Amino acid sequence: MSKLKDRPLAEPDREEDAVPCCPPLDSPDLSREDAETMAAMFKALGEPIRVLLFSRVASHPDGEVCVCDLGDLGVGQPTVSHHLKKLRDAGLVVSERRGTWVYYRVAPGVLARMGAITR
Amino acid sequence: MSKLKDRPLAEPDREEDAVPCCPPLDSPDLSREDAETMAAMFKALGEPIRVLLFSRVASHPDGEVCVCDLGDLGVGQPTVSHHLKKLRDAGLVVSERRGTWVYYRVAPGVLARMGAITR
DNA sequence: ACTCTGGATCGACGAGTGTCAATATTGAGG
DNA sequence: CCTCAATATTGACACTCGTCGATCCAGAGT
Repeated sequence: MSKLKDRPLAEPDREEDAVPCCPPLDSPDLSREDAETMAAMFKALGEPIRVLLFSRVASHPDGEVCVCDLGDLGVGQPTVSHHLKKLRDAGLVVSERRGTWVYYRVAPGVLARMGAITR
Repeated sequence: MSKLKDRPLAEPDREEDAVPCCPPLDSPDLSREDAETMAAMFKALGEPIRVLLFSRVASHPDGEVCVCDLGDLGVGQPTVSHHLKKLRDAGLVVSERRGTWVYYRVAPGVLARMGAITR
C-alpha cells in the first residue's frame, strides 16, 4: 500500500567535476573549437524563457525543480518542454524521472564553467 | 604634410562603471526583465564567430582592435561587419572611427557584468 | 485492463538569422 | 575633384527557431 500522494525525495548532492572547458573569454588563446563550445552554451541561454527556467532550476534550495512547479511563464506546456530539452542538449541541466514527475537540476560543473567566463 | 601611413594611437582607458544590471543567474530574484536583459547578452554571444570576435577585442593588449586586423575568420567582410554590429547593438562593444580605420573595444562594465553571472 | 495525470514529441507556420554579392559611405591623399 | 582603401549597408536566399495544437508515452492508482 504505497502512499505516494506526495512527491519522492531528492538524492544527496554530488561532487563538482571542475571541468576546465575553455580559457576565459578575454584570453588570446581561444580556439575555434572553444568558441563553438562557448557559443553553444550562450545560445542555449539566448532566450528569456530559458534564462528564467535555468534560474529557477539553479536557485532552488533543493538543487532541483519539478517541471510541475514551473508554470506561469507565459507559454504553453509543449513550449516549456521544448526549452528544457534545449537546455538539456546544451549540457546545462540534467533530468531525472521519479514516478510521474520529472526533476531538473543544473548539470555538474556548469556553474563553475560560467564563473570562469572571465578570468 | 601629414605622414599618416601608420594608424593613429589609442586613447587612455576609462573607468569601469560597475553597472549592476542583474542579480546572478542562480538567484531566486530574477525578474522577467532581468531575464530579457541577460538573454540579449547571451544571444549576442550565441554564435561562434561573435565569440571569437569578442575574444579578439577583449584580449587585445591595447584594449582595442582595428577591424582590419580581424581577418581570417572564414567569412567575408560584410559578414564580419554584420556580426560586429550585433555585438554593438547588444552593448557588448563600442566602436570609434579614427581616420580610415574603425576600432572596437569592450564596452565599459561588460566584463564586470559577465563576472557577476554567478554569485 | 482502464483511466488519469505529467511530460515529451510531432507537424506546421511565421518570424528571425547567417551568409554573400553588390553597392554605398567615409576619409585620406594626390 | 578624383581615386583608392576600409567599413557599412542593402537585398536576397536558405535555414533555423519559437510557438502552438494535437498526439503520444510512462507511471500510478483503482
